[in-house]
Amino acid sequence: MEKGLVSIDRWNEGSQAYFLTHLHDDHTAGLSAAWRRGPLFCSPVTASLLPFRFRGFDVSLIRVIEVGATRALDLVSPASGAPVRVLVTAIDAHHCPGALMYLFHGTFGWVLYTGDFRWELSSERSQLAKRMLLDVLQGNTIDVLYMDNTYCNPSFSFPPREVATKQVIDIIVMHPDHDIVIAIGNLGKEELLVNISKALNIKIRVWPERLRTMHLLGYKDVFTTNTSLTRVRAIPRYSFTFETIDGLNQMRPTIGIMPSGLPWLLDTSKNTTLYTSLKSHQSEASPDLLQDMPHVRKLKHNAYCVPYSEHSCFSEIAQFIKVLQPSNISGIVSSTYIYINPRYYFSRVDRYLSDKSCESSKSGKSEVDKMGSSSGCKPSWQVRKEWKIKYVSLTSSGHVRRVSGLPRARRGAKIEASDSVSSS
DNA sequence: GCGATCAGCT
DNA sequence: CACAGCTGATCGC
Repeated sequence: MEKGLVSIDRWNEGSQAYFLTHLHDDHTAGLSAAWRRGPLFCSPVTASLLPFRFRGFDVSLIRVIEVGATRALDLVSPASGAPVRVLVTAIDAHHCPGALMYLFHGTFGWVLYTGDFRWELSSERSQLAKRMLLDVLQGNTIDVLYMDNTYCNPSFSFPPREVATKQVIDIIVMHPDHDIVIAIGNLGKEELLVNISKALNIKIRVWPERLRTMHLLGYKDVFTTNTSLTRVRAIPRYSFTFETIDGLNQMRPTIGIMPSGLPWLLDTSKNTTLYTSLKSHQSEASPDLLQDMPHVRKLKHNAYCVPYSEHSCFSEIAQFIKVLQPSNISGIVSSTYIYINPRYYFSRVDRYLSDKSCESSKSGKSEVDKMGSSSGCKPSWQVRKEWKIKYVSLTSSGHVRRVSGLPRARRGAKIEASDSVSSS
């Protein structure tokens, strides 16, 4: 797609139409109440939250697009001045509330930008979204897939949210005399809390700002700020530390639950914060009550990490790729130090669909060399902050544009835009 | 003094 | 280290 036509989750450069996938902070950098570069497309839910997040935002800029709807954009080629028609269809991403994927179609071909997404294999909602996507494609091939590659590594394996929800409920039930604190962010994990509320017939306590978000999302009787109504409380993730949980335990017996696809562990050096070990994030054998809860980690005597993720795990990503068979793939998340070029796995994605995991990639050294890693299917755990290019705009060549503005020479090899996109 | 951006941290 | 996001420093206006 030609540059200067549309931007997705990018707000600092000139385009004729802007698309917001969802309202997490790392997708809204550059958006503010003062922003008014052009029309902003988003889901109805995102539209209802946007003026709350950015108070004073010019709502006349908002263009609501419903899941399954297709919009025609009549744009103008910045290069030639010729009219350009772009069709865009919104697809349910089932990430946080209001999260969308955008499928673009025009003379440039078909481009799918997933944003962050979780499509569980068994989920009805995902099946519906998949059918919608395939219906619109009508057998056409996606030319470029910009994809949420957060957990794009075979070592990331966790169950559907339904299972993780049951695990959280079980932990709560097994501690009938404890207060429970669950770490959440400003948006996301609502379904988890609602299902806890339903299963245990209790309200969930949240902080005041979060209650307003819940009301905007349409939850009426589930949440409260009243301290005396419930023993289950959601707290901001940044305040979920062992220090906090220990402090709460000075008052009342309290269990902390961290719902996350990341493998959190105790930071033994500080003893106050959580720590994630990326070298050993297979679930360790856990005593007693965790016997039937694969992937649940006991962080400390009074805290658990439950694998509730709003990003697809690797097998789900692999399935996604297998269904779509795109010509080119580009990861949209590269700020994670576990980033690996999606092409490495997706070019041989079939072998991962049978859950053979790491074994199969030990076969050829040449594959290892191609990948630029020294350890087979293991991720290359390099820390390269300058690889932050999560937000892209689509250009004529389909290349990923960098945000950071670092010299080309400093780019990480694995995220080289042309490397990801132009070959297949 | 303000917003935008970034470093540092969780 | 960071799914996402807070705090505080710094820069430009």
